[in-house]
Formats: sequence, structure tokens, C-alpha cells
Amino acid sequence: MHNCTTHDDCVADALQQAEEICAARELRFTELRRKVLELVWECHGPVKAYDLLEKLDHRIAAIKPPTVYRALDFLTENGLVHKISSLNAFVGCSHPLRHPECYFLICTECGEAEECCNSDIVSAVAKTAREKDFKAEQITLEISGRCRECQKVN
Amino acid sequence: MHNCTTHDDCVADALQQAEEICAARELRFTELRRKVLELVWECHGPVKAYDLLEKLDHRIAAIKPPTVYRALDFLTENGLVHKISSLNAFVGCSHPLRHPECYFLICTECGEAEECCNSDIVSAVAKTAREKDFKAEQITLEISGRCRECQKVN
DNA sequence: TGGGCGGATGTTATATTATAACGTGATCAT
DNA sequence: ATGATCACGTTATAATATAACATCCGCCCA
Ligand SMILES: [Zn+2]
Ligand SMILES: [Zn+2]
Ligand SMILES: [Zn+2]
Ligand SMILES: [Zn+2]
Repeated sequence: MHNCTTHDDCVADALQQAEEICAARELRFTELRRKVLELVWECHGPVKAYDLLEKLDHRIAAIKPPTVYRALDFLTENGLVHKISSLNAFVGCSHPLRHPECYFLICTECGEAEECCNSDIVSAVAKTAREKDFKAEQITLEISGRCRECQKVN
Repeated sequence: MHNCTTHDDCVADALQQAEEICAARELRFTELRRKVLELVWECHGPVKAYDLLEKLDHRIAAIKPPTVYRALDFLTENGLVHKISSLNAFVGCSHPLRHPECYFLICTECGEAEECCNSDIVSAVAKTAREKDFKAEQITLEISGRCRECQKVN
């Protein structure tokens, strides 16, 4: 969590934005979904479903796996959260309106996952897909390595 | 498996090439590793570890999960097989010498995973990483959608 | 108003994917 | 030959995810 001094604000902003998006799309931003999104953001980095489960357990009573997975499904389907397949983990989307050109720089040292948008990459992918007559629906782009801060340290 | 009329040749070529690579790098291409690679290639598409396990069971006696995972680890570490994280599946690398600029077009209809290399994408990724002072070590790029053939059908 | 519908959540059980830990056997260098 | 190392066998269990069915709750409308 390198560049996040006022992290409470991150969380609050994300929740606020989620609220607005759901209202605009007439989706139900239930208490549970809100709580899960809040927890995901509080972790401020890729978080595992079962870790969420455990944390929820302390706040709400006896949450079971399907419950948290359903909430995560809702959040990912609506672009509020991304799943990072290579980690089996979830992370809050930092710009749920500018989509789906999102990918991740994942630091193997500190666990930080920086979300990026880069139109060069997006268009390169789109071009290749077009050339192959492939109709792309979902793109998983995850780059793991070492972030700036962690390279300094060692 | 759209464009593969002489599939036995694919498998044979892949094994032959693996043999050579391992010899050149002084790696042990054991009977088990060979068998697993052969099976992966025979599937000619993303295949699950436990499916391999089951198939091996019919050929060799009573293989257990760690055994097949160890073989898959060896094969992926040495670029002979790729793991497709978004599917929890494995696929043979179709050009184990030209690496690591590999990514996949995965058809959700027929299951085919076409491996591609595209220098535009690779350089766009490298450029972004450089800009962020991120030292990229591994790239997971998986594009799912519908392939040419499957778009025709429906 | 109160019945019925649909979506969200609760609950139980189980499926799927992956690894830890430790023992045994093969291979290699000296 | 002997010890070191690597591959594989074996048992158990961890970690991730979903199926299937029950219940609840808000909402529409008869
Ligand atoms: Zn995003
Ligand atoms: Zn870092
Ligand atoms: Zn490859
Ligand atoms: Zn297809």
C-alpha cells in the first residue's frame, strides 16, 4: 500500500461511487454487497474470498462461502471489483466508469496491484483479435513483477 | 480443434522438440513428464489437471495429484506448457523457443485456445511497465470470446 | 390487503483445485 | 561405495468454488 496516505477516503469514495452507479443502473446495492465492497477496499490490494469471509464473520454473523461469492459475482459483473485470476483474488476497481481497459501490475513482493489503463495495449489487443476474426469478450491481463518501491528496498 | 487435421503430428513434433530442449538445457525429460506433455498435447486445448490425472490413471497405475502437479510445474517452468489462469487449465506451448511473448485467444464455445505472439502487445506492455518503473517478470494475457468458426455456426 | 412473483440471502453439502509433509528410490559426482 | 540431489510415491489436508434447495423480503397488482 505504497501511495495511499488517506485510505479512508479511498474507501468512502469507492462506496459513494458504487452507490451512484447502482442507483443509475437500477441495481440493488444491498447491505451485504456494500459490506463486501467496503472490505475489499479496506484491504486495498488483492484479497482472497475466504479472507473476506473471515472478516465478515466478525462483523455480521456466520457468513458462508456462497454468500460472499454471490456478492463478489455481483460486484465483478458490474465492474466494481475485478478478479485477478492468477492470484485467485479480488480487488476494487479504481475507475468503475472507465472500462473495460483495465489491467494490473502486481508486485510479488508487497502484494500491491496497481490498476492501469493504457490505450496502446487495448488497441493492440483489439487489432490482433480483429486480424484473427476473434470476437473478444473479456480480457485478462495481469503483469506480475516488482514495483518501484520494492525494487528500491532490495 | 478447428485447424488440426494431422494431430498426431502435432503431438509428435511437440514431444520431439521438448526432448531436444531438455537435452540442450540438461533437464531431465522423464517418462512421467513426457507422458504428461503427451497427454496435454493430445487434448489439443486447455486441459484440467484432474482430467490429466484420470487419463494417466488408465495408462500408468494410480497417479496421485502431487505427481501430476509436479510434472505440470516442471513443464510450465520450462516453457513447454502454459497455465491458463482464468480456466485453471493447461495447454501445450506451440513454440517453446520463442518466448515469453505468448498469449491466448480462448473460445468460450469450442474451448480452443489459440496461442499468439504479437510484438505490438508485448512492446506496449513493456512500455507501460517501464513508465511505471515496474519490473515485469510474468505476463498473463488471456482473451476470451468467440473464435471465427464458432461465430459462423451461430 | 394479502397473495404471488422474483431476486437476495441462508444453509447444507459437496465439488474442484492445489499443496504440505515425509518417505523411497533413482542418478550423479566424487 | 557413499553421500548429495532430484524425481516420484503416498497420505493427508488446505484452499477455492459451486450445486441445490429453503427462506425471506420487497414489490406489484388483483
Ligand atoms: Zn477497473
Ligand atoms: Zn511492491
Ligand atoms: Zn508459448
Ligand atoms: Zn470456437
